[in-house]
Amino acid sequence: MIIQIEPQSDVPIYEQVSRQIIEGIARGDMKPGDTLPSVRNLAADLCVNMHTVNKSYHELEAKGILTIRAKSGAIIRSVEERALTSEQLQQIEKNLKPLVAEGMVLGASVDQIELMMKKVFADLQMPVEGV
Amino acid sequence: MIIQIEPQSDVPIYEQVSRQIIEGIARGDMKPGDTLPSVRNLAADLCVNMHTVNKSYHELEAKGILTIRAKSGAIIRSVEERALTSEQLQQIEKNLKPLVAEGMVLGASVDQIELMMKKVFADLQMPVEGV
DNA sequence: TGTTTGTTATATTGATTATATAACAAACAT
DNA sequence: ATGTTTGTTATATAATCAATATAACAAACA
Repeated sequence: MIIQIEPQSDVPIYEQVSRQIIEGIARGDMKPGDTLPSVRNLAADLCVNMHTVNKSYHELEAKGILTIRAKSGAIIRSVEERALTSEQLQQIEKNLKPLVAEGMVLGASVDQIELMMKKVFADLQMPVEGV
Repeated sequence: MIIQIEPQSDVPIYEQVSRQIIEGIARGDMKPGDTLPSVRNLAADLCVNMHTVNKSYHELEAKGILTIRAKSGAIIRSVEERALTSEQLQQIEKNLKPLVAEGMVLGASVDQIELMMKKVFADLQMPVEGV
């Protein structure tokens, strides 16, 4: 798993870490049961503070993606353990909406946006038809 | 146009205003050529500071959605005036990716995510087939 | 038994967000 | 022509967030 931090990004570092871990899991780079590097090791790798990585891990735990065992490590939960609640779906939908709306207002067509979605799926190596 | 502010949201107020204006335009509540309320009026309506609304307007101008005429007002640009650049599309795609990835990791299927997209389209009253 | 681990605590720095006032000059309405 | 409204600019303040820096603790691990 390679994580690239953009220091000048408007996205906080801890959020960049969270997202790239999620994408790594979605892509299959990391599988359920795998142990994440210790917060100290990953922090050293990324040249960031320990607490920054720790914040990411806890964010992922709050989302139900990880299980943190105190003084041991962080383990990726299986899909079965992750309960996809309607609240989570609604949250994602809520975050999706302004992006789609912006695209539409800027002049993108429905087709363009759906094509964009398919590109994202392809990038995450999800099995989609018609890519 | 009704704008609802959630003071406890983790989304900044100026960002909430920007998003809801964009959604209003996408939905057709506001049309190109329409003038937005003055920053002072809208701020009074929302019970927020003038500068907060001003920040929203300038964000929308930076995105190419508005034209601010100094000491006169803010006008919604037409789709023809708004140049949809590939950079803008890439930016949206970049923001879309972590949301989709999170959905996938949490156990959502491709179908569920595409259904979610269609719900968003429907909410924005975009003409989509199969909704 | 020593090392590694996550946890907790404290402190500091910088940036962001939001508000509060105030003044200015151009635009607007009557 | 006059008074009001407009966006702009400036300054100041408070609160929150993001990130770093140390340090110490106790459980887990080899």
